[in-house]
Amino acid sequence: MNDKRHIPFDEEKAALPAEGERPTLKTIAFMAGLGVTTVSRALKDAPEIGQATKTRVQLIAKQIGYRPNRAGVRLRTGKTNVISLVLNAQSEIMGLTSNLVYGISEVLAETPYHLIVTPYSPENDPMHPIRYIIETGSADGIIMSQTEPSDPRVRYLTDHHFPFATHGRTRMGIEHPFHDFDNEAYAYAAVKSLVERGRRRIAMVAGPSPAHTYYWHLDDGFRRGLQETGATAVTLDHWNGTLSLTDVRNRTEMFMREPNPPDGIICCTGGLAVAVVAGIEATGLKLGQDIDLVSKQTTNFLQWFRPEVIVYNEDIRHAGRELARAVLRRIEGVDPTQLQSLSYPEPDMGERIGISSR
Amino acid sequence: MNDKRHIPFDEEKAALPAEGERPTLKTIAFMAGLGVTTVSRALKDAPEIGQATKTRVQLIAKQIGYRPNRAGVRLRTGKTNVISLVLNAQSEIMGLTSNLVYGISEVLAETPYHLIVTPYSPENDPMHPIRYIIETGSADGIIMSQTEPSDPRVRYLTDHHFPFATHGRTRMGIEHPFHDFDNEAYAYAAVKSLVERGRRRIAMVAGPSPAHTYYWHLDDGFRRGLQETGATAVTLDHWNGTLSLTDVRNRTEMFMREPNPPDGIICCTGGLAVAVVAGIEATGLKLGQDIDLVSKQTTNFLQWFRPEVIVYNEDIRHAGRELARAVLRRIEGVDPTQLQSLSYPEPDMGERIGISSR
DNA sequence: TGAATAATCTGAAACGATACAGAAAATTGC
DNA sequence: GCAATTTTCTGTATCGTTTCAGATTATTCA
Repeated sequence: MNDKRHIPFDEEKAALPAEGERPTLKTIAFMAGLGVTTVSRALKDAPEIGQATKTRVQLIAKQIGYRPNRAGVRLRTGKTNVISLVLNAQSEIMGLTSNLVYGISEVLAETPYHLIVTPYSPENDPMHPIRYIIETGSADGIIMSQTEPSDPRVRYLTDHHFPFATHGRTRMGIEHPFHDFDNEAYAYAAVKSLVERGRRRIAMVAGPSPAHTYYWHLDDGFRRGLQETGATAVTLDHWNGTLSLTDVRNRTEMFMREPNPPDGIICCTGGLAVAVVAGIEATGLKLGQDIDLVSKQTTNFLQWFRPEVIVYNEDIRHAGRELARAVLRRIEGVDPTQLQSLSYPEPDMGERIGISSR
Repeated sequence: MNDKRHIPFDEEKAALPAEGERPTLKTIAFMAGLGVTTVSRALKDAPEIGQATKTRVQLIAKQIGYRPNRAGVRLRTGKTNVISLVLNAQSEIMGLTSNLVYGISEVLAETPYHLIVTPYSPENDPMHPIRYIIETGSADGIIMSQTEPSDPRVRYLTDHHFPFATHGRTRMGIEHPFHDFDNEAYAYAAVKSLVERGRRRIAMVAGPSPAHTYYWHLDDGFRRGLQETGATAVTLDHWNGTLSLTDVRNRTEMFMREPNPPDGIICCTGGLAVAVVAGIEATGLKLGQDIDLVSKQTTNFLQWFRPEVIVYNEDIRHAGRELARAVLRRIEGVDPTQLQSLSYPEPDMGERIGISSR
């Protein structure tokens, strides 16, 4: 090392590191006897900085616990280091929000990104939070759920070249990052499970409405299952979107009392299954005996509710991780078609584990 | 209005509003023919700005949809407009995280604040996220749950004069904002409910361990109830913190097979209740007949699980709202003692509503 | 009327980071 | 040995906002 190193010593700089304040580039610059620019470049491994300098600067930075000021970076570069999770505050499938949040956070924890959660009330326009984020530039990427077959948010974000990933697929001819549970495979497997148990008249309670894409996938799988097994579809009419669980229970009861009721039912959420079971039992029918029920669940409680229910698990935390990875890579410029993934129904082994006791 | 208004017209400023960029103070300043400073002051109703100017500036701002640049504000003032929700990623009581998030968001939606969620894995130091936030100045306030009787986070934040609110109380002689469910009242009411039904030998499954403050409140209420009613406490030994639901089930079963089992049990979460019921039923005992069970729940599913369970509701979304209001007011400088609230057990009316069908 | 006061308004500096264009030092080539 | 490169480093401007210390204009009062 050269002894004649030039150390600029003017009062202003000298006064700096004295304070017990948060270190900035200036602090490091002073300590290293370098310019602020050099330090900035050195910390991000720029090629025009000498190797010795780089390691020296990086060492100092680590020693004094330097962390870049987010506001400074954001103001200068426009990069927010924020991922926004946009979701409908009302439609909470058990444990969906929390597991999504935890899954996403797991991935973001190893990055400089923070997670901002932006719920919107269903009476408001779902586009509103999206527009807000784009217009105010308050995030670098968006993760959203409740995807619709033709989703205006997907169109808007694509048009604005804004990175995002959806939980669920669309059917609008736009390639975009997504993660989805393979509901087609689930419905198909569900039909097979029922037929294996000798059930022939099968109904499906697919949830809200054809508004969401997964409704159609369920339908596809259901039909494929029926076709392959020769079982009969029993249709449930007028089960539109916004039924309360009590409504579902009551309708199930009425339905099961009509002539030729189903002997197998497929539910697409644990919540629905609970209500359907209540409806079934209200008629005196015995689950697993007179009728079988298959349900998907995102949190394992159906085994506790009625062990007879045939259960497939959907791992939402995994979905969160996948979605987070997808947006991050999209931000890096990876092609959307590379960022589409599915997860598959996991037949439940019937073990009563997984819910923490607290 | 004076016609001879001075409009500074130099090329630099003139070029500004032409671009389709986000409006800034400069944009407004140019449009209004004012200085940037004046606009800034006018927008925040400063006294030294003329009323006419204020209304004019505010009108323009609204018209062009001006929104202050968060990075600019943050860099200059240090104000982040962020509230951080810090929680343990593992200990998810059903619907706790989501309802907390939704409740907080409801309140923040009407403010300039954003909500950042910061989960930490239980193997890490709970202090870590707290220190990170303080050291990097990444939020203006913190909301945290899993409060312990003597909580180092509370001490640290208090010492650093950093605004926060806890879900749950401490017992360390520090006055700080909190919201808590009145577990004392719950346990007391639970005992009374059981005694009313003729139960005399009562056990309480209070959850994890004495680590959390609510354990002691439950204990207080439990004892008060026993004392007042003359019922007997049946103690459950070795039910330490981290039991899985399966463990709880098995222990309950063993326990109920011992001589002199309880005829009334109090649970402090819905999850526990499910496992305890399973354990009880494994011994052939009938709920509501041989034994009664009281449980608190944060999401109404116990009625669906076993209608015989006596249920009290804890409204977590309300807790979220209260906590959000508390931190915000604390940030405004309101005294901590003014920001402490309790919510009380709501006896469940047995209606099967509330879980959305999706 | 003129000075003192009050009412409005203003430019420059600063927060911390990065981009740009250029300067200084080290290395190379002949 | 010296110019031509290459390597390494640096100062200045900038992002959008607020604060500070004035400056300008209008109003009041004697």
